[in-house]
Amino acid sequence: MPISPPTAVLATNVVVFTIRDDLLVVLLRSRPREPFQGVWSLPGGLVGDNEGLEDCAVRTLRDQTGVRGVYLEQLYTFGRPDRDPRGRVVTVAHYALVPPAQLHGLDEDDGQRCWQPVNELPSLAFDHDRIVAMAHQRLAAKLDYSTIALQFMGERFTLSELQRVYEIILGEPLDKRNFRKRVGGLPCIEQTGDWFRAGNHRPARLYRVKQPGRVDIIK
Amino acid sequence: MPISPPTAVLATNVVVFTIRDDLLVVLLRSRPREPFQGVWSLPGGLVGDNEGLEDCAVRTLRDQTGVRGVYLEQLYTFGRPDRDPRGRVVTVAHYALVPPAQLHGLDEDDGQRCWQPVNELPSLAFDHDRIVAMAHQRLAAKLDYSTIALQFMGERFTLSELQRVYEIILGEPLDKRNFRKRVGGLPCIEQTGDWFRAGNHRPARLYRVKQPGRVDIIK
DNA sequence: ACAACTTAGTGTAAGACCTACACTATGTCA
DNA sequence: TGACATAGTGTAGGTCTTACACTAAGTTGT
Repeated sequence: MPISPPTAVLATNVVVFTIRDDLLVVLLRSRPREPFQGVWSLPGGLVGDNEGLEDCAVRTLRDQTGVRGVYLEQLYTFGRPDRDPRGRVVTVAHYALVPPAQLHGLDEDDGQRCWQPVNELPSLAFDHDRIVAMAHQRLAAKLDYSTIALQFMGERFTLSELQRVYEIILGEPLDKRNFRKRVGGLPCIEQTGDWFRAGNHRPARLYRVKQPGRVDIIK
Repeated sequence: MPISPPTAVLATNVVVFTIRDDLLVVLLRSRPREPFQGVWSLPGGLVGDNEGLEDCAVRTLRDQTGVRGVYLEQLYTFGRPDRDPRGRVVTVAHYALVPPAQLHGLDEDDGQRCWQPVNELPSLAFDHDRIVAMAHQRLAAKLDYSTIALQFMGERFTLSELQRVYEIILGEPLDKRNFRKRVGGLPCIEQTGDWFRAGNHRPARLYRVKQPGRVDIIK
């Protein structure tokens, strides 16, 4: 190992999105130790000696919050020399999407963990507010040209539920018929044949994603 | 500085694109020292203790190749633990675009430096072939929804020259009239009023980019 | 039973946009 | 002045996007 150059502390962070109470929310954790004890920040941590970047993001997310098995991709790497007052820390930011239905109990806030609406975040540690903003922007952009929104859906879902997800992320209402023309014809989803019954109204067709892990580029 | 965790060697690399002989070419440098002496790789180097990531990319590009003042953006961070046999090196990859006209003498190949067509690269060090492939893909995608191609143009250019750039990057011919309808109407370029004369044929109108550094998202 | 309520689900017409396609214009050079 | 080479231009057909309002099928309360 002939290299002995300047080294940096390398971390990953994850912006975990889900939908709660008709809002796009982000998972925050309260930092357990000084300095910054009690300050809200994104889940994340240091990359292990023999660990891949995405592996680290997945691991810290699981260990710190219990969230696992979700869609996750790299976002951007933040490395301003002064971004952490303790020293040089470069973080490889990721974002992840969790279907609300898949949060078995993890949707409860407690002292360690909370979900905050993306548009009303508390003050966050370091440059984590910029990371969230970039993740939200990327997510909204991807709605237009990919099937990424399906990553928020449970195993079976209605088109109205899916439309609601689009509207919440984009922050604007969409036309129902036009939405159904676009999305109802996607080859990556199919009708289950079953119906969703709730409330005093007509039941809705249930759909399913054919290959749940997959995100396609469309157009 | 209470942190004393595992650290990584942090580097940046840059995929520098330009157009030469009607081909999209990438700047390679020959590694000067063992191990890998004489092996081709992307320009790049270690991030200084108090240096930003983009600053490092700009600096190493300038020092190793003389290229400066170009459009540059972050691409992706590559961090597989085994990507460098010497030890853990994480690289923040960038890509840059240089107008051919702006390469004053830098377009000459020599022992240290050469420009290779993106589709006929020699064997490269580490995972640099994957980095080039991702950069090319990103560049091609951005042609569709941004004005990034203008970063290849000199101060003044003709629409035929610009069309050629699109065709070379995309690898397919485009319709002249449709191209001019799309791009001739962009608000970010304007006619200079002058004409480009060359060869035994009709002169072409010269255009100029209004705000040269800027890349707009269109559509 | 039926009336009130709630959400699901559907079609169409106008305009914008995209695509394919071929000829004239204007210069240079022999 | 004729041959040559590239610049520059319009249109018609099809596709896609947008705006827009009513009927369908359940539940609940009387």
